[in-house]
Amino acid sequence: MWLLQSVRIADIREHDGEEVTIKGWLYNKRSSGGIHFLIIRDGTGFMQAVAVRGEIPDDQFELCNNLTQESSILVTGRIRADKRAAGGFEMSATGVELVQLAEEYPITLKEHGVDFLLDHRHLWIRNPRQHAALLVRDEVISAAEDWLRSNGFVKIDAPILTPAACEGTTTLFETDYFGEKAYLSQSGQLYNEAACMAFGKVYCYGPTFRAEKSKTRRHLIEFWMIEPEMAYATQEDNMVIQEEFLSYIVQRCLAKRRQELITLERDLSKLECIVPPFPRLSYDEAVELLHEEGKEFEWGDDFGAPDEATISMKYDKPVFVTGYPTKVKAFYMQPDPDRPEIVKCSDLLAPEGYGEIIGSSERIHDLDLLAARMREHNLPEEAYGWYLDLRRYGSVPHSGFGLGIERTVAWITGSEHVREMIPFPRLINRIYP
RNA sequence: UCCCCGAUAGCUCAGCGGUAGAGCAACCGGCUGUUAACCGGUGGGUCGCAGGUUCGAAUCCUGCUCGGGGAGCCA
Repeated sequence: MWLLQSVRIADIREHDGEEVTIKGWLYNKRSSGGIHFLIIRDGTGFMQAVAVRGEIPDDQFELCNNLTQESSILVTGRIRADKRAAGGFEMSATGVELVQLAEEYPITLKEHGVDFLLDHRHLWIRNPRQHAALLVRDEVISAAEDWLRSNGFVKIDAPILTPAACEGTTTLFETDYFGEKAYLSQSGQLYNEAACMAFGKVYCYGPTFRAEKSKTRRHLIEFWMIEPEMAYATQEDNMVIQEEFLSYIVQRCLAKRRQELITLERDLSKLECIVPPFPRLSYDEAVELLHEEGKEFEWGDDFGAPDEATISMKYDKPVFVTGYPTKVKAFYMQPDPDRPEIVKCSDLLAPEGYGEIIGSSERIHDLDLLAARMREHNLPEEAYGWYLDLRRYGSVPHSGFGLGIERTVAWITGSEHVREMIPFPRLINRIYP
């Protein structure tokens, strides 16, 4: 009975005046002869404990002299409000017990380079900023799942090992499956399409693997994606759902992880305004906008990252770009009946230049059209037999989208790089730790 | 794959043709309200690797390795 009796630093204001024990680690220490200021972290927050000579046993006061950064300790004392303390509360220590004296800790409170920090990612996640970002990540995930479940979506897990490419565009990780080739999942969407015909509204949440040699602040080799899929849903339904869904996630982070966002020095006003509806821009209008900005761009091409930044910087909210040219999008997207050269799809671009965080579309529900598209894309029909079956047995218009977790967290936290938005990033040239 | 930039103490960096430096960390000492605390002292180096130019190379040149930023691809 160690864990269940503990008091969490996150809850200390509820224990004002009480004597409690905090189980944690020494984050930093400042000493001044007869007084030690111990900054303790316990995973839920940070707190200063003040140890004064004469107020704790002499041997324990001496112990404080020798405590090293990240040593694990139990600190007992009375909680009291003090306006000099960072969180408004601190502890007058009456006892300090050492669990383990830490060896010289590699990560100091000063600056470090990215390479060094990534080599020590297993320790770096203790750092207040990294810790805060990962707590926001946790909130994004739980808010997303809460919203979906309370809106009638059923969680269906899609397989990670798959027999064929999903979209047929990006490079996949290949592995051996008892003598046959298998690939790590690039999207759960196709399986979601089957599931939504069984359950109506579904979603999957899981890792996604892209073997592209991407080397930018927006790319991870392994990242997490939440993908809802809805039967009897048009692309218009799809976008309304996305507005509600994403706004809920942002507002929940503001409500439940405000302190972490403040730690990350996020401008909260940029998040407070994220409420439905979001602005919409057709692909045609976006091209026009780029021309007005003096950019060279030809209708029919896909937007590059700088183009997306130019478009999104025009708005305070995420912006939908709708109706992309058919030839730059995936084979399964439903063509616009009035303009077959474009498809019923949208990308959602986050503000402040964070780029695409959602890709979405209405899917082709007609058997002959889908089969024709697959032939055009040279996709092996035998591997997709089950997918075509969905268009044979009660096919209906259906739509869905995929939200990239780490890019969303990077935007919400105002962070530079997605590699710090996942506990253990997989990057090109990096699979340790 | 392509284009830029970088590699010097455990960490972050300065030094850019003439004896290898600073701050932090570590260790020793001081300080009863510190906020990346402060003050004094001590130890700490195959200047990424290989070759070349030079009387002399951390410094200039070439190649390689590793890393960072960006493009493409995408969430």
